[in-house]
Amino acid sequence: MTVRTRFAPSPTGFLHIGGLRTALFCWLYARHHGGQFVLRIEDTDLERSTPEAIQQILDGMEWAGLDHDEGPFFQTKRFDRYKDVIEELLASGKAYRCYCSKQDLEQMRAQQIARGEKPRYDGRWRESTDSLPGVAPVVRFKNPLTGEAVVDDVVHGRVVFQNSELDDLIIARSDGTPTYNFCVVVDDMDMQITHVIRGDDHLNNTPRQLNMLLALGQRPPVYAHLPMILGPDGTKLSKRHGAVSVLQYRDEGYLPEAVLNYLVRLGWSHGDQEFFSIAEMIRLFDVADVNKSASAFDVDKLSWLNQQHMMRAPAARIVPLLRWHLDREGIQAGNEAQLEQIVVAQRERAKTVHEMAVNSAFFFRAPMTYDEKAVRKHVTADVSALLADAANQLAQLTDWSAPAIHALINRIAAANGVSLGKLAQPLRLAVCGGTVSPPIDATLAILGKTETLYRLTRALDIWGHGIRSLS
RNA sequence: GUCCCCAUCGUCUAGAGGCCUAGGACACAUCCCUUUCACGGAUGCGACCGGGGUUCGAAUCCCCGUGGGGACGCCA
Repeated sequence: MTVRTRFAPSPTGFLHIGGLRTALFCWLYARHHGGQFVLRIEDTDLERSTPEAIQQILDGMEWAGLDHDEGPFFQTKRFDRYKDVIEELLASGKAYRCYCSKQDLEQMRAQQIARGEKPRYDGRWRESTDSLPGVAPVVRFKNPLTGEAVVDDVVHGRVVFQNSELDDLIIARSDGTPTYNFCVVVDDMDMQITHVIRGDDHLNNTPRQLNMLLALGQRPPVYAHLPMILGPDGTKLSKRHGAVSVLQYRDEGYLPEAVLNYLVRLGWSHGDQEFFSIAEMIRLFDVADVNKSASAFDVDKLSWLNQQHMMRAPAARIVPLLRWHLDREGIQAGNEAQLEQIVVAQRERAKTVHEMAVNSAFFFRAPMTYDEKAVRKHVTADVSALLADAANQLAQLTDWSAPAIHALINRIAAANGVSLGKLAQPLRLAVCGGTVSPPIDATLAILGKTETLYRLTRALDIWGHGIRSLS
């Protein structure tokens, strides 16, 4: 039997990091076993589901590269099917109509809580064949009253629930629409899902689903309930910390493979290995190796991994991303070859592509201002003379390459009896406006001869007015 | 409240009864490399939630606490 997994988000909000991790594990498991990965949109909540959220989820999945083999299926398009199954259960006496009003139920709950009991439906219509005229009933599943529901979970092991703890859940609302727990059962059955991999907040739903599946004469799938991902402070992921759309990570300059690498290590490991390519994840991942405890989201580690992936990826992989981020900074980027040089020069000093873009802006526009503190520190009268000399000699250089520039700068520094740093820092300041850039030879090489000389001249001119003499 | 789940450095984790003086990674600190910032390298800081058992021996197995999380909707 081929493995079939599914990711079934509800489009009531954006796809966040927790959802993406669930999707990743489902996807990895299917890919590892050469099975199918099904995408299903659980949109039975007509009130809260939105087309925007659906689009966000699809975009997020595409960005992450978690491609599905079937779907997306929409539950709202399967209402006829659910209706048929409900009729079937009603006809066979495995479900019944309940005419309680919402007020009745609220009252029931309030009383139970007051008595210190677990709030649950008391089954008052379970054996009744009566009806209440003028009242639209809900349909409830007739859960077994005794015995136990046993979930054999791949990550948690054997989890036992007493049927007496469960109540008769509503499977069809009074308006006739089916509810989540029921739709999941029918869908997983119809779509022949072999492995249900989902967050462990669903572990408590599983015995109910199991009982319905059994009532429908089905063999249950394999269950794997993944530990939750918590916010950085160890509490539930919420909008205040960390629960942002995965697309925000794209906008902040994270690579999808780095995000996936970070997520795969939350609740799963392979010895001491930290860096995983997508291919390695597929080869090595097994849901049976997932651990049980929740983990907190740590941006620092994500950033570190992102840099690792940027450094190891072919430069050409990063170029279009850098171009995109530069564009967002209002910078029309140069040609492919130049961008590739920039990526190579900058990737070990940026955690994200966005940071790389910001750090690289000076390549495309001459500095508007110069770091004042740095000017005070590095630019003196004799440094100006040194720079002027350097500008002259650079102007003579015919081979405008990093090695040639490197050799020339070394010669100039030596000839003037100063360390390389004494020359490199003011040079850097003149062309970048600040004291941070890739090595000066590479920086000048990428910048080009014309632009370098222009910036040098301009800086000398500007600085010439406010420079204090040493003596 | 009831039910279910979970528990190793600040964080992610290794650990399947002796290999543990508890290993790695992020972060942090110091040093080295160095033309800046980084990258890289080295060192350091730093944890088995508590209490009982079981065992010759427990981070690992069992029980009880404690703490955290989840569920208890005509939400998913």
